[in-house]
Amino acid sequence: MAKTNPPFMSGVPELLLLRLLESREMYGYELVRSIREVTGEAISLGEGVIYPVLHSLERSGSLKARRKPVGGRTRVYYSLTKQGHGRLADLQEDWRRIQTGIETALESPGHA
Amino acid sequence: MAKTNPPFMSGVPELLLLRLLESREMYGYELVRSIREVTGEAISLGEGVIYPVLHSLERSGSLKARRKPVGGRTRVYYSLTKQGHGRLADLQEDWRRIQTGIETALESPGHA
DNA sequence: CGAATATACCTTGAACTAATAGGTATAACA
DNA sequence: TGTTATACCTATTAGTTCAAGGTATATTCG
Repeated sequence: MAKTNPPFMSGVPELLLLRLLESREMYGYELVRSIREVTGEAISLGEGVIYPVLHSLERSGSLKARRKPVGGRTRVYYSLTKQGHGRLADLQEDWRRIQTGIETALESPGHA
Repeated sequence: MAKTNPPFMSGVPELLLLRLLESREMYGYELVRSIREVTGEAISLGEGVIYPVLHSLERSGSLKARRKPVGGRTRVYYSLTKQGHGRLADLQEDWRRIQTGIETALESPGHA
């Protein structure tokens, strides 16, 4: 019954997407490649991760979508809503917190 | 059939345990509290997470266990094997890599 | 022209990790 | 004596991510 908390280190895909969309609007396929690039190949998230997260962020009101025909295809451009900016700030703080926690643990005394 | 890769940000509980056990041998119940402390309360992993990971690390040869009766109870002390030191180094490098990747993404141009 | 590759969207099902909740037993404390 | 703290453990559930596919148009190349 008691609903479980999300895993303590989730929300990174969400964070990365929101961060990228903060600078400019982008479409899904573009974001997939962009995440690889901007993380220096350290993180590679497939379309199967990106699209569902985008949809969920749109449903929850953090993103708004704009369909734009290009050539014969249709791109769906996403951009941050006001709520999305808030969500980004929250996630960024969460990340900072756990990142610092781990860093502290790794650097703590005892490195023989 | 193709076995899936582990999620890109897993292995942090493992990393923290190995790091703590690098300095001195500790027992499970102690590790649970220790992780909270050493991460400045940022990360809190319950016994249901810690014990299974300890067992799996022992089975895979990264940890060795030593049962030690204290008072009327029995504590199981864990310490790193040679292989465990290698595993720790690997995980530490993995972490550094993704941590840097995310940092790069967050700091990348466009912070209005 | 035809075939292969790249773009661009999407969903489903399996796999994996972590969270919650329980379950046993002794010691200490009130 | 009963409640809290120590100390171990496991099973179930939940949540996230991964792999793999499925549709369709555009481009490139032989």
